[in-house]
Amino acid sequence: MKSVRFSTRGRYGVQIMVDLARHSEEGPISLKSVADRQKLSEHYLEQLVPELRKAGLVKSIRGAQGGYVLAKKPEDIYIGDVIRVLEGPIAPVECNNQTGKDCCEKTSFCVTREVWVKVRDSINDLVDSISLADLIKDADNGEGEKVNLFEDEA
Amino acid sequence: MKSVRFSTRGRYGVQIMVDLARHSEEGPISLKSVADRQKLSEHYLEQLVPELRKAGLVKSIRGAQGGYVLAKKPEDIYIGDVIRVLEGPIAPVECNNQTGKDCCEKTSFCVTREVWVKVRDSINDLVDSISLADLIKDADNGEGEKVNLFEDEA
DNA sequence: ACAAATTCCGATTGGTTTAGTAGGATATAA
DNA sequence: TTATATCCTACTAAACCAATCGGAATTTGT
Repeated sequence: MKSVRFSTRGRYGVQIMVDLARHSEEGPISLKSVADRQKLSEHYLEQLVPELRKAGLVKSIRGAQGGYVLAKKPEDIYIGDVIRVLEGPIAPVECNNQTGKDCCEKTSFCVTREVWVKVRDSINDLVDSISLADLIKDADNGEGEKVNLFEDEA
Repeated sequence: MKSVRFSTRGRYGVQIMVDLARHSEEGPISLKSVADRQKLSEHYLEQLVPELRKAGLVKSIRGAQGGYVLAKKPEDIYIGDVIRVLEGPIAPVECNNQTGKDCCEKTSFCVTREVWVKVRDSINDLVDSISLADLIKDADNGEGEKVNLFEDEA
């Protein structure tokens, strides 16, 4: 049981974009080559990339020798956009009552709301501060300081 | 489609704890009264609270006129603990390969990892900085500045 | 003209997770 | 001894996830 997870959509999305950024000099990149390099299902990626295209993050070239290219420079693409396109808005909880009125009176639910708002803002601020260029640069330099994703292995 | 969500477990858990904190002078608080005030299923809460007890966050008093009380002062209970007890560790992604070795070589997956690590740390730092006492105090003061949880309503 | 490569699109599926519900056993105050 | 509680183990309906399947449309190279 892990909480506050990104689904594969957002994770793969960022992988795809980084892969495209790294091969951006080579003309259109086929999903097949991305899938091979990243060890992902090409068919599943086919489901994701069109959404990135509709959002204006990549461009597609159809037909043989076609593929995808970034629609903007890597330094102008922030992973927050990639994630939100594929995963929807980052919203750690929903309001009970969509109107927002008549909710949050007296009950301690109202009190807890501010927590979720802060979490949401904190995540959004973070992912909106990291561009594809930042990620590529880190990879070339540090060679990935092997940080540990798991709490229990600290 | 909303991403990076807390489940009801963590959300209700924080609600319960805040409710207990607010009524901490009244002796043991029955889950029934919490459920009534918070408009939640008592039976569902019954599933959550024992986990908080095992984690040492609340104490239970069985039998008639029994209920739950906080095990510590509200200023010593951080919502990060409540959330992690009920939702498990906050881990926005899993590693492909639990050992950590032989993963993250050359592929851009490695590069993206640092993103998830930062997200994880940022959330943990935040929830570990907010105590129950903080939440109650805010409720009494600001009366809840009506922040908006939804991105699209900004 | 044709074959291969490729994006594009919709439907289906198996598995997991979520958010409970059901039903009772145990403990205690009055 | 009854009403009020916690405690515990199953079960379940619905939603969601991560694909897979099958094929249509588009373009390049021969």
